[in-house]
Amino acid sequence: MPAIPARNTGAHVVYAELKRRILSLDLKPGERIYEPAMATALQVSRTPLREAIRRLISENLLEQQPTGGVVVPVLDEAEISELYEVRAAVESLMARNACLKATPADLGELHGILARNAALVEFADDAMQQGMALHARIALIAGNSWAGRFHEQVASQMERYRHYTNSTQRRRDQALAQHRALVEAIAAGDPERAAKVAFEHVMGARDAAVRALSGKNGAGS
Amino acid sequence: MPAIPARNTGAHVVYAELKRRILSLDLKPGERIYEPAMATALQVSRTPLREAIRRLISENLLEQQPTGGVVVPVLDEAEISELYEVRAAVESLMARNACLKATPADLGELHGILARNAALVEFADDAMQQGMALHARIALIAGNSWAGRFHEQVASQMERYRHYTNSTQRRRDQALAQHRALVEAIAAGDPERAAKVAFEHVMGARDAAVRALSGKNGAGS
DNA sequence: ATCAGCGTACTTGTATACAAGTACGCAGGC
DNA sequence: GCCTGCGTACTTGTATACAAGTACGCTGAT
Repeated sequence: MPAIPARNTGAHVVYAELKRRILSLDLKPGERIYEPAMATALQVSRTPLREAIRRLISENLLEQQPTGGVVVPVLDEAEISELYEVRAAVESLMARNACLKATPADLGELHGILARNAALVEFADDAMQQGMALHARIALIAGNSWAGRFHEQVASQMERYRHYTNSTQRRRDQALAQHRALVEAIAAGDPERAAKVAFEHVMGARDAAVRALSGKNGAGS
Repeated sequence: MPAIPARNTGAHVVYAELKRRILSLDLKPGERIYEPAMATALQVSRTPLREAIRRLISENLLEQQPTGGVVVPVLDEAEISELYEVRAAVESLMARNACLKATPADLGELHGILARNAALVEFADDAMQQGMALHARIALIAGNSWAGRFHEQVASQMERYRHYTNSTQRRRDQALAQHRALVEAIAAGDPERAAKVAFEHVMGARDAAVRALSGKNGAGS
């Protein structure tokens, strides 16, 4: 019946571009978005731009002000803590589920990621990437699509803070050890232990991030 | 600088109305939404209608089909289980946090809800309402806005399934006892215990719901 | 009678034109 | 010099007109 324009609609492109700019802090927290100016800048009309904006508002990557107008949400030290807590809860659940569903092939995959993780432990960015890859894989194994959705949303949000939460070498070593313990628990098929390890691992990351942020006392330099 | 039309925009009204119809199953799962027809039915143009639709898609209350067109998502026994699991994880976190933040006034409030809950345990709908009230209150006390957001979203989703998951008297008695244990743990300031009780309480609700659904083997009568 | 090919109609996506309302600036008076 | 009141300009929200593309139905031929 219908007619679909190939899923490459302008609104999707604009959404992706705006999201990229928000997460990369190219659009600065607190900055307001004016529809006509942004529309001309992105070479589209206001209609698809508005569609993208509304979607980003739904995902809490933009904020509609009570006084009107949309702004990029400001960063807030309390919020990053909340995000880590929710992520801890969700990842804990996923670790628990992964215990029950992991196949031998899955376990092999996890060990492979772990090995790459270990090799890259001294490079902050790569270590972070591999760490996220491990969690993403566990999310896949857990097979709870709702948990996956929320996890992804939280990860997006945290992306904005990442620029200010550089990890220390000590923290990365600790994270690697916890990742090992997590995979071990999953391999052992011990859901309670996996859940507990995952929870405390992410809560540890929270503490490290909060410490890093409060050390700089905000954002700038 | 800006101009705001009082936050009573047509798009918001349409959003609320569509959401109501979806959650009440007035719009049936699987049903497709045609923009022109729905727009005339709701007395607005396609523009605000589309805005409402896109927002509902973001909240997973509508689904954009790969072939084009948007439909009301179909109900799926596996999904309700996933929703309960995520809710368990989130409520577990909130119970943990509530332990650390609850004031004496909060505890009094919780006990009050508990008393009303006990008085209504034989009426399925009211018991459900009071149960949700308890969890909502705990969410408030926990003070994690992200957890609150996700919890609300999950609760909305589950609303659609509620019509098919009537609780038994036995299950309601059990839930009441678990609610008591939960409040007790919060009052005692024992985060681990509160988290565990909350988690297992919701997981118990999951099992009951899945049993109720599979008993009917689907939906109808 | 059945199948193939084309035309039409209906869908969604986009652009633009229009409406309403607010905040800012400027001018005039005290 | 400062305050007040009005006018203008700019914002967002809405409607409508336009474009593109697909699926269905109809007609004709085999």
